[in-house]
Amino acid sequence: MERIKNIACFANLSDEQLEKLKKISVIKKYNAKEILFYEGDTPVYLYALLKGMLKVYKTNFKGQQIFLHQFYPGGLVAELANFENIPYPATAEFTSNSEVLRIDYASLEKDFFKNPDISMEIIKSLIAKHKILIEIIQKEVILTADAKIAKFILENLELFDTLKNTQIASILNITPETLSRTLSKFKTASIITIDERHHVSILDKEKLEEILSA
Amino acid sequence: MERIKNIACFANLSDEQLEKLKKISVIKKYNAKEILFYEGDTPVYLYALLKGMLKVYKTNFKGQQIFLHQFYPGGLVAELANFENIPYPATAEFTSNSEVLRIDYASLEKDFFKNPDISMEIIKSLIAKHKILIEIIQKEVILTADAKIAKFILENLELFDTLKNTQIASILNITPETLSRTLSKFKTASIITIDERHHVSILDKEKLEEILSA
DNA sequence: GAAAAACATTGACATAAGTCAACACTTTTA
DNA sequence: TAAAAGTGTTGACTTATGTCAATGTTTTTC
Repeated sequence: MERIKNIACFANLSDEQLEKLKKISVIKKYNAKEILFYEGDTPVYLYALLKGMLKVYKTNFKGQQIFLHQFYPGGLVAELANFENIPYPATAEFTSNSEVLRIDYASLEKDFFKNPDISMEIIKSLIAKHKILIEIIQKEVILTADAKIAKFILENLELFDTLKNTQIASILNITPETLSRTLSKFKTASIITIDERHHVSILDKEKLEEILSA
Repeated sequence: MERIKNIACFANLSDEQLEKLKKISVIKKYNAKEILFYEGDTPVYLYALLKGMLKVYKTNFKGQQIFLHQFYPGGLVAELANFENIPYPATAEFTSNSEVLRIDYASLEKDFFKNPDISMEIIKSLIAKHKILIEIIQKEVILTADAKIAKFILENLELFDTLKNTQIASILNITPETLSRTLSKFKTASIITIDERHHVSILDKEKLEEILSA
């Protein structure tokens, strides 16, 4: 299982430690749209995403999904809930066919947490999550829809080539209508162009940055 | 410095370790409305709040404060920024006359982080922050103004005795007008009563819980 | 204890974003 | 390749909350 080494959290483990880890973990495969865990579930395992994509979302009072985060391979999923023995605070759903390393949390805690390297890695991982959460707050609470879209164009331009507008809208927690209207506005203001293949090009980067901060 | 022992993070230190800590830290006093650090500042110290209150907020595109968190005595402030050597992601302002323990972060890292107890405490503190952030997301993204207020009444009833409506509104990131209107609505619906001393009593707890989740 | 400042309440209005519906255009499925 | 499903766009409307202004009340300050 060379692939375990590619997980940031376990990159620095000795071969011996990797062997131990192997014994308490198993690789599981999931298809797109399958659920890894629901909000409210009690955590038993720690998951590391090896392949595919996993989105995490909460559900609001109207039953709508509020997108929180997308995990890519290498990500360590939801260690907060594990640590605290509290239910998962959100739902995790695969958005493509994926593989996860499922680790027995109790054994991990027993065997590894005394290791200062591991606890340092866990601190780092928590900090990374922390950053994600602060970004979510930034995105959801501080930014207007126009600013969210400007930010997305500046930071994830290439995703327009692969994602549909509905998917982008759901990542930004806005409606497809709002996204469509704002993109049209940006087009008529000559800030961007969009070709037939849904590829977006930036014409006026400064104006985008201005929208983001103004 | 008996008071250092009362900080959750340092509660389990030996006397010897406490001595060491004393050497790299100093107590500072601040008045209400003074700023501990601004969003964007580079962190040099780690702060532990000994006395008073400290609010943390971000500023949005219109220059308005978005309240994030209030620290009470015992809280360890902003360790994320310290760890990552990134600028503070928010501004911290004292809301009453306060005292903080200012710890030299570089020395702390050198002397204490090898100690597994300390790193476990830091993990715990990070997890606590994590929870706060998730709650902020819950509060800001998922809840309506009515639900925020219902939640606040259910969870912080006694704060109505001491805080003005403007302060409560700022904690909830709503305008005083909205708070006033919603409280009137709750009163006419016989869900709560408010006496001359601004003391709130709950008449219909179930209805409040319904507003929170519906 | 009078004047100034801060706070609370209410009404009228503004605004950003969501909702709903219609319709055209694509992609998937059979 | 036809039918069905999904996606994008646009217009009209709704809604929650904020903004501004007026007025009264409470608190602070000198």
